[in-house]
Amino acid sequence: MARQKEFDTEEALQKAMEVFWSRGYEASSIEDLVRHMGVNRQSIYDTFGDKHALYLKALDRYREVENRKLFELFERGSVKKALRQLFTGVVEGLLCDKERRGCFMGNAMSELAGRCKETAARSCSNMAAMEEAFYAALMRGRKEGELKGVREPRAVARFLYSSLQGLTLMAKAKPDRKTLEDVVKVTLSVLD
Amino acid sequence: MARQKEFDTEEALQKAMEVFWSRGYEASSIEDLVRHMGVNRQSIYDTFGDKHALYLKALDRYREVENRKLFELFERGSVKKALRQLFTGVVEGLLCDKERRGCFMGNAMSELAGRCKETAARSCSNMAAMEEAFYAALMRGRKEGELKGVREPRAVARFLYSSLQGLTLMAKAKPDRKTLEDVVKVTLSVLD
DNA sequence: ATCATTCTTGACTGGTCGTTCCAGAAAGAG
DNA sequence: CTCTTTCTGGAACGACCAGTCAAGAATGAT
Repeated sequence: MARQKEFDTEEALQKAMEVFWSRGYEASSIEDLVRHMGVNRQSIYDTFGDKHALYLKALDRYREVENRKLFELFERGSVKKALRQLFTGVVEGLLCDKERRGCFMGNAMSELAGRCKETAARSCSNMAAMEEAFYAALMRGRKEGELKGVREPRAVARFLYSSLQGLTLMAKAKPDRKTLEDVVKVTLSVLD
Repeated sequence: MARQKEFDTEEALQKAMEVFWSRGYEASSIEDLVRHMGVNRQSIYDTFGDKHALYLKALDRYREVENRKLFELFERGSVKKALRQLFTGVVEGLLCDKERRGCFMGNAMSELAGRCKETAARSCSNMAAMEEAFYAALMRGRKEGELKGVREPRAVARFLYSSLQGLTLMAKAKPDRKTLEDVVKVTLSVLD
């Protein structure tokens, strides 16, 4: 055996994610990462591999955390209420974020999914997972009689994902409460 | 007077737009631009200014062209039909594009709007223009009795913009016809 | 034909990029 | 303690970045 790492791997990955989330992949330099992670260059390379590998690991971490939150939200109670909570929560988050970072996964899709297959695969899997969470929630809502108006749950699940991404993107240009709430209002009206 | 330019300014700007659209701002190098525009480095700097200025000019060009198309689409005829045509046209476009470039304005919003105020301003103005086109169309549809179900045209106009962006982003990760058509189906159902 | 102006070309700038190397510090195993 | 392995930190790598320079080619005006 030998010396232990002086930094916490998970914490460092979290910090790396913050950098990539704020600036995107291309605009984040190793120097930025070294500074913000508080970890030396060599240690980053030894622990996470190169910049691209680190980015993918950060993306994986984001995916796990966000997916878990989403599944927990739909575990019990009113589906309609949970969906409203999700969308209003997202709106609040977007309005609070002075850096206008948006959604890390959405940013990754926009910047890299078209020309990096690893990023595309992760985006795809994230999308599928979220669609499935929505779909399961909608099916439960239908079974419990709360969402009798939803005729095509699969299509609605996909629609909800797209709406979430559209909402997030809009907030980058103009994080205006009334505008975002308008979008949410109409989006959720498809559940009636 | 003196020598004339050997290249066409508009053509060159179009080519520059293609580069930025494919790769984004950060990942596009001047070398890429020189190669693809077919114009020498110095001529680019003399004609368009630096990389950032060229990017903004390309964005302006995209904005003008796209906005004009949108307004023309809604000039006459059934509003509902025009909206369906718009969304199905977008889906076809996304499915055709092997490079998965998405929407240049959406890409700009995602990559830069959060940290570049010139890009944010252009995104904002583009969003406002499209919202207005939708709003005007919806109002006409209501007046002509075609869209009696639309109670809040302002909110729906904003919703339509967000949906278009969400749809486009989804296609970056998974350009699958059934998925995109599902999203369009539910989106347009709010007009009923 | 000469001049003035502008465009073109390719070499060149200083700076930053991602990545690697190396010497030394730290710490568990024997 | 000593040995061995791993981590640390700073210097260094070549490549590429955005942007500039200077010299020559082209062209309209006189």
